[in-house]
Amino acid sequence: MPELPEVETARRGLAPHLAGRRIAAVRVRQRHLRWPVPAGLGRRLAGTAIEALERRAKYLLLRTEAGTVLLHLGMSGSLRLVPAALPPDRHEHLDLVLDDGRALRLRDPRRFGAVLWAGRRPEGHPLLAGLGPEPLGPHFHGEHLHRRARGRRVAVKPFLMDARVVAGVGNIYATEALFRAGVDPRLPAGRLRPVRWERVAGAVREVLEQALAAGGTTLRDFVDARGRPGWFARELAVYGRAGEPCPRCGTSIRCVRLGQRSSYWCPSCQR
DNA sequence: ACTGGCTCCTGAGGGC
DNA sequence: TGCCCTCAGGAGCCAG
Repeated sequence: MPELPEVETARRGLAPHLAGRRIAAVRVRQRHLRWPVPAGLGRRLAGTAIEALERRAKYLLLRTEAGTVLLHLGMSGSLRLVPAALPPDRHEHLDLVLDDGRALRLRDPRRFGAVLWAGRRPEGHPLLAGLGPEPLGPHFHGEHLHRRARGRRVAVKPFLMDARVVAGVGNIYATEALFRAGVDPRLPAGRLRPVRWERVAGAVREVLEQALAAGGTTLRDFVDARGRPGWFARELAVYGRAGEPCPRCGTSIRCVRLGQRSSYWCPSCQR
């Protein structure tokens, strides 16, 4: 699924092709995504120039001279540039037709993604306004996590996945980061000492950067035979590996549900 | 203010 | 081989 590194890789790949182009038309074939695609989108965007493609958390921000479109890929979304005349398949729900004969095409079988209008001040949009710092930015560090965790009884892993605490850390990366940091995902967040939060912050940054460095590969062959992106299949230490030996110590990896999400951990490396 | 549970949807995978 | 059932998963939302 598109996690932050995949979204960022998509952004980097698409941005140079979009900047300076005009949107000729918007074709919506399936309006029913996570939220309905706004009815007036085509009217707002037709004829407007694209200024930039940015990212906040796992949201893509398509900035145009008329305002900003918010895109989220959900679980199964992907974006690609295609010849505008290419017939779409049944999961390709929306095209932004460009003035060069191509279209930015959104495919999203599970439809957990979103295409929304965020106007001229997207940072004030309800979906963006409350987000915590970017995990790869300067405001994300152990002290931030420690401060936000004070008094919280929620387990460390769902805490890390809370977008208000830090933006865009999904299940897979939270799981892997806690393995690298040697922290038991079930621990109440409020119980970790600052030095451990520093380790967690470092591990989140490290795992995201590593995935980002491999991002090109991930995007090119996006899903392997087991339905997992290529990078994950090779690099994941514990995620999805219940019963397999820990790569560090050989102990059997365990799985538990935390906040309705599967968490995998090594009971001897993570305490 | 927190916490946990629910929800949307499809395709993968297991059982028979 | 094929059908049916279950379930994962991002993250907003809501009830308690």
